[in-house]
Amino acid sequence: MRSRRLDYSESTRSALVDSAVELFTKRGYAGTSLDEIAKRARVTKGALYHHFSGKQALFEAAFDAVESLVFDRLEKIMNGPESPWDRALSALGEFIKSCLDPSYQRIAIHEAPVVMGWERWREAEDRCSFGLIRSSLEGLIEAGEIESVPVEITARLLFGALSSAATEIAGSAEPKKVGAQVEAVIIQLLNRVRRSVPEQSATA
Amino acid sequence: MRSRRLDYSESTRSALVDSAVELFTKRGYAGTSLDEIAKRARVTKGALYHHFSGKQALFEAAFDAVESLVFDRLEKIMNGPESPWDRALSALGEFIKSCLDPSYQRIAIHEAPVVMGWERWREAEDRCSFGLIRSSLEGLIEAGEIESVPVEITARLLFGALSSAATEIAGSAEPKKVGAQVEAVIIQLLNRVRRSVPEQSATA
DNA sequence: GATGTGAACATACCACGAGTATGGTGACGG
DNA sequence: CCGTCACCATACTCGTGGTATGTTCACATC
Repeated sequence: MRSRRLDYSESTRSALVDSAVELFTKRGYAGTSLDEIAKRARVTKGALYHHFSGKQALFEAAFDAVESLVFDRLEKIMNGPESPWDRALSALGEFIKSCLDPSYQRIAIHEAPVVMGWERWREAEDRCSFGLIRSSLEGLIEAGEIESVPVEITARLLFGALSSAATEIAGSAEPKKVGAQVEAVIIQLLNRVRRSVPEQSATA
Repeated sequence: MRSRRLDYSESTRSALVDSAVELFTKRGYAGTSLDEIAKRARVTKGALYHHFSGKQALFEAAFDAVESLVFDRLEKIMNGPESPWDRALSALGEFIKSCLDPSYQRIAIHEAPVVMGWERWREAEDRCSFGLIRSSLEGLIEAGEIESVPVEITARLLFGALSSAATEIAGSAEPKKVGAQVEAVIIQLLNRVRRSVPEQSATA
């Protein structure tokens, strides 16, 4: 029998995380005070410091929250029934779509490396979005779809390109249009490096 | 006749900028106090606030300093005597080399978008490094070296890829080795999209 | 050459926010 | 019924960005 009290505790914790995600997205890490976050969650700083060791820890919780949303969707595609090639294209489209989310943009892509420190951010990304990009690339090479390339470096370049594109997409006046352009350029590029099958359009 | 007083003033100003670059590089924007910066420049906060309107303004001055160093070197190459193709390769190598500088890394690439705000950072980059990448790409297309692609998007992707690679390079245990790998992958990719000249090695 | 003026700083202070120390309250186990 | 601990509130400290004011000295002007 789960205690009622634990429910309450969990509830306030998630309320704090939600509040943090919202305010960090709007005003950034430095521009948001803990009092604001606590107030929005209808508690005080005491509750906040009971659940989290400090501002950084709360940020990391917010980071995990937005990151896991994207990760779950991508993982579902990567474990799906499609071929490696189609999987990669589907995942690409999904990732670009995820990048339209302002919270993912600002928290996970832009501020996280600065706030958490690059090392921690890299570790986290290795287990999440970046890890999927790399494994996707490995899958393509194993399946013989593309020629062998240095996986780690290429995946890093791809991730950087997509992250940067994400900012461009979200910052533009017509996000969907720019998103489609980015997708087109990447697909064109992928087709270029595809083995022995020069012409093939996207299926996603 | 230039006043001696003006010399002194300029000297303290540049001392403040140098101090800021050094400390921002080591401890980041949030991790360094203005008193520290002033102390390192052997002045007080009063002098700092006389020359700069605040912490952000000082950061932007530091940003301009590190950015201009890279920009000058790249611009020299782009105005050089080489062919568009070789110019692009030379500039690529030079940019990767620039990314090995910790100050350029942390200040210009990582913290600037967060501290200055993405809009201002984008404007600045449009006039500097990113602008050169774009014009370089335009040059390649005009010269017929590569097929026509959406310049703005492609340049943004390339810039993001290189920026991300920059972090990877600087963060690795063997920066020069990783740098060479990155260069190789990019060159391989460029050769792939090169028109009608499938095999051509780098000259830089 | 006395003097007013403003640039170039230093000093003292304020406001705000992260972190801490401590107090209170109710659920649960014994 | 009572101690205890999770859960949270309140009150405080302290570092730091920013401001307000004081001080000095070069330079222009008469």
